Amino acid sequence: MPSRRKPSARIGRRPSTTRESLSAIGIELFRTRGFDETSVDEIAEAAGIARRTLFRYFPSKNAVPWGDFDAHLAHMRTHLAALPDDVPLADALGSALLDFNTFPESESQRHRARMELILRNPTLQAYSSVMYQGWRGAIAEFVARRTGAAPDDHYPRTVAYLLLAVAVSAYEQWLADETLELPDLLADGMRTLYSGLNHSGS
Amino acid sequence: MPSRRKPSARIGRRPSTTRESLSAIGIELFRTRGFDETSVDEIAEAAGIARRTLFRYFPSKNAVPWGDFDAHLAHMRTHLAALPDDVPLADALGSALLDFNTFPESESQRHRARMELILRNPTLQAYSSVMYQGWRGAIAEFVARRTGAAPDDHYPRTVAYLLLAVAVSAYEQWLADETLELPDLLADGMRTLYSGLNHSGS
DNA sequence: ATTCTAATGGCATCGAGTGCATAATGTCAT
DNA sequence: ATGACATTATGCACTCGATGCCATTAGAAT
Repeated sequence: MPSRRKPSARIGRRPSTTRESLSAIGIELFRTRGFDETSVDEIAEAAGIARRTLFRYFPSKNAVPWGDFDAHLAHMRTHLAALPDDVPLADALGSALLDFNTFPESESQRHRARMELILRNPTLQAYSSVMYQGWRGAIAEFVARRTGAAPDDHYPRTVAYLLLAVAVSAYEQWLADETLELPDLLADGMRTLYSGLNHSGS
Repeated sequence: MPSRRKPSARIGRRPSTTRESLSAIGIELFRTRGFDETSVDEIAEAAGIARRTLFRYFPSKNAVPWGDFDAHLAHMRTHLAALPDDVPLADALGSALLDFNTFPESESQRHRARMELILRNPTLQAYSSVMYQGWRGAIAEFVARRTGAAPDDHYPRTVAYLLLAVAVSAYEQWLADETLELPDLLADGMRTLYSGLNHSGS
């Protein structure tokens, strides 16, 4: 049994950097000079790559702060799929929400900077809806599986939108008040959603 | 008491067109040729004005399909302010939602075309969040008044996001299935929101 | 007619995004 | 090593949205 050195995982020139690395560089520039005031050329120069190459890592300047969002999303899908069927829907969604938005302490600073950009800059705020689409899709699919509906039926779609509302609202509050903890805010929003509108907010 | 003929409502050159008129022209072009395939120059030419002038009526190409959204928003604010205090919060919000999204039969066609553009084209879908912001602000302010909170507190903000979620979700369903009525879908979403997550969809 | 005001229009410029051709860098078989 | 092949990086030209600046035009008031 000769030639089985390794599945030859790699062939061709290797990427010179990663999305996450570029994202970190971009976030830092945006944070200091401002998003609109930072050109793509500057990011590319700071990263030591060509402008054209940056556009191979990201479809747009707007996508830079998001880093490798797809990877995060895949993780959430896995998390949801691994949940036992006897976990109530609302609890399952709550746990996914918490899991998706929990980060190691080491990335705390960057995550805050990232979300500050995404949620406060109008251009990035706009672009965020594009990213949220995939997120909502994952939620809707899960709800659909649980309720025996199709992912594009009204109920799963609505739940996905509602859950996103809880998430974004929690993030805005989190950014507005440094003393608050994101998990608490998420749980708070879930409670509002869970129990309907007819009660006074916590 | 001489000179009081009228508050001299108008002085200087008059606008040569209106946002709504331009919006209609734009929507028609977008609908037939596609949004990305239609340039600002083409819209301006079709409207008989200069490209530069179009950018005086709208801050961006993306804003064209929205027409005079601010006027609609002002109307909703008035509607909310006129509601008696003894109307329960959830009912008040439901009525605002219906009122805001009810259009005369004559505009039905254009409204559908408009929403089809806004909700299906990625660029416009992104831009929509910018427009939604004002809408959420109006809702949050109302909820804040009712609950004695500040408009930027967690609860009013979350409710605004949740209500927006209901609206957008209803619109998506409305576009996906021609046989469904928007008011029904909105009411349906309100029910989901009102009663929380723990029930099977309608 | 003159003046004042607000809207229109032309022009130059900047920056994001894209298609295309070419160079650079890595693996593999011989 | 060397040539074939695969994959990424890069340079260049071009389109188009957006904006600042300034001149021009249309109407109102005197």
